[in-house]
Amino acid sequence: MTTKLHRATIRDVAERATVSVATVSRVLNGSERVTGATAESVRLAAEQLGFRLNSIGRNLRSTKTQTIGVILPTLTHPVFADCLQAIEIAASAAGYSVTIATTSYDPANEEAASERLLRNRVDGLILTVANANKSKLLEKLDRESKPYVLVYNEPTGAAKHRPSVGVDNRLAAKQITEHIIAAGHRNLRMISGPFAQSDRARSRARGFADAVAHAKLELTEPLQVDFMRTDVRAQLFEAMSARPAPTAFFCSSDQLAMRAMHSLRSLGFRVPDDVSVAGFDGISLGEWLTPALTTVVQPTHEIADTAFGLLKSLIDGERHLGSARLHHTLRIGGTVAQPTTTLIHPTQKGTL
Amino acid sequence: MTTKLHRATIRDVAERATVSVATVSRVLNGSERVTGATAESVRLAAEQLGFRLNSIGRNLRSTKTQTIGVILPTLTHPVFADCLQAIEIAASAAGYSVTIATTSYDPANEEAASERLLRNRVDGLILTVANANKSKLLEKLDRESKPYVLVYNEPTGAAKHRPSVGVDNRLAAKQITEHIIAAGHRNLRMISGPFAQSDRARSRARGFADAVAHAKLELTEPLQVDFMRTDVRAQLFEAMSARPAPTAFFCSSDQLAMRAMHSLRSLGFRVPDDVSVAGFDGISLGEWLTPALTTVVQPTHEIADTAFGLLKSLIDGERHLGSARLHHTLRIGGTVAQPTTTLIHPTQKGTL
DNA sequence: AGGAATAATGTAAACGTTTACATTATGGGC
DNA sequence: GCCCATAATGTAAACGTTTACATTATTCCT
Repeated sequence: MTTKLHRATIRDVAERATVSVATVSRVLNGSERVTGATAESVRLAAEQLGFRLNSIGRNLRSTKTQTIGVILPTLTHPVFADCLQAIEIAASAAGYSVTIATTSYDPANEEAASERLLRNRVDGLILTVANANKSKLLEKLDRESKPYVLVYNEPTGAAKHRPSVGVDNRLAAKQITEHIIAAGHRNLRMISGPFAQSDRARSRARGFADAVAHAKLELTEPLQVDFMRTDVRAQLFEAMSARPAPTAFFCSSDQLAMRAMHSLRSLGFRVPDDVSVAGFDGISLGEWLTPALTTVVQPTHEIADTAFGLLKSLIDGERHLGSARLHHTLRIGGTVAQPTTTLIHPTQKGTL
Repeated sequence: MTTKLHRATIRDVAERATVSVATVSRVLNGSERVTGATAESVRLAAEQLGFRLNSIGRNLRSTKTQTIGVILPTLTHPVFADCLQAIEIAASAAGYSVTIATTSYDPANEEAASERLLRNRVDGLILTVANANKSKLLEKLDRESKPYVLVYNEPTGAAKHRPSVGVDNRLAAKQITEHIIAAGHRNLRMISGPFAQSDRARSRARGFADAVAHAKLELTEPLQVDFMRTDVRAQLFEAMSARPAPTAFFCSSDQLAMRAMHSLRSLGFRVPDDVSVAGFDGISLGEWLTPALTTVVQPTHEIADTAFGLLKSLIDGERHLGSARLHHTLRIGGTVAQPTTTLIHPTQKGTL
């Protein structure tokens, strides 16, 4: 319990227990059998010296770090925060540490972030990139055959081999759009994050288009809004000025849906009375809204667990195990309602 | 660009550039001056070999890891997720990596999480513990004089010396409670996370009591709800059955406020018509609600930046620089309104 | 009791850097 | 052209582990 200037090393422990460093290592790792008495005296010595194994020494020698890197666009979006949390829990249960990096949706940051992680010699990576089909970062990982698993991304075409875990975005988007159409809407508009920053958004737009086409309705170009910067309100004002005006919006994320509802309401439209809104993600906050948000629920927890499990297998040297499409569900809240047959355009309360 | 079985080391680079390893190290770290031509040839060799510095070797030698550990109760709560994100941005700008751990509000996990981080030899820690005054973990960090900075925690008494960054919880709670009282409420109730798991909750309860006492109103015991487990609805039903029934709730977090509003509404109470609700934190989602949540806004970003700056100073060996109380603001939304003079108790639509 | 098989422990060489210290090259003043 | 100061580079020893291999102790047969 004496305060030492420099921490005790394995050598100090060995000396105190009058034993070799190898034995100490063996005891502390439970790797090979050691006589009970010896083990006990080692443990005692370690305890007395306040010894704590230095992972750096171990990592250097074993060229494994028991650490994974996680790269996500942001933690401001609950979907990613929750996912990260679940990954952390799974990882620490398996004895892994988690080092994080966020990119703010900027591919340039993906590069810098990954370099930092790779210098730290993480054993593998779990990440969401802007575009899983065309990514400098993923090419690098492939080239160096560094284990990784994508989450939420849905690589296609030539990139289909890239291991990924997520839902079938296109199908899910199609289904929730069908739900909106089934409620009676004929003029739908999608609100999406920037396609350049999110391949998910693109897949969801495709699903939206599928449903619209199948119902033989007119397809309007998705409204792309920048997550972080722009004022959604102005864009929505414009969208609502179109004739015929949309009676329902499908948003590419719950966060976007919440912002859209906020803006619509501040423009004088009631949700869902005047205009319906649906989201995508299934963040728990959405349930606590009144009315609750109608949305697609992604199994965040399962995605995280599956991704970590997959990554662990890859780290352990198993050959490519494929990707996983997990089941989504629709959560029918109260934000999608029948459209009013004759929509009286409300007074524009808000000024722009 | 040739795929190497094992990554190139600094020695390979030295050999290829016909130069010593020391020179390579110097070039790659820009630490000492090296002739331009030599530097160029080293860089070229490194490039050709696809060399990437191995932090582990460096860490071992320098006994610094350029990594900080962050321990938080959860990432499910946007306040912590946002804070972590801001910490990560500040850290990476300063060349630091961030390794995370979550505790699910359980002090037992604090112990395990910190051990993992300390084995990894993080240079310092930013953390939120259950109780900053009485914490095994903090005692350990003090004893080992490992740099750390608390966020959100507000150590008092004998623990006052512990570096921390946050707002004045007691004052902030008092002020927002005063706001509720000023709206005309006479029967207030606090809804709090478990005191045992959050010293913030305790401080906020004290501030609530301050305001209530100052207005000469009757103080009721705070309603403690377990963040993760319990069904808030049943507890709220009971709370609303008291006579006189509370007309306003002050919640110790925004998340709790949202859940409370949801439960109250499902029990048939309108917010804010029948009952007012205020929160604490200032998560951005709160602004997007309709009506917007009335709450205390903590400057999350600033808290994170200040904490990291403080930690960096401590790591760099500066002597104790004290703690920081940052400014909070009230965000007046629409969830707190005048109480109805004669409250007609609504039919209990919900069944328990 | 003697020896073979096996279990327990020890020895020492990595792992990939950084950095004191030693050495060699360069340039300037006379 | 020589010497000295100074700049550039090299040498080799750490940093704290793990682990292949070598050695010693123990056990079990016969």
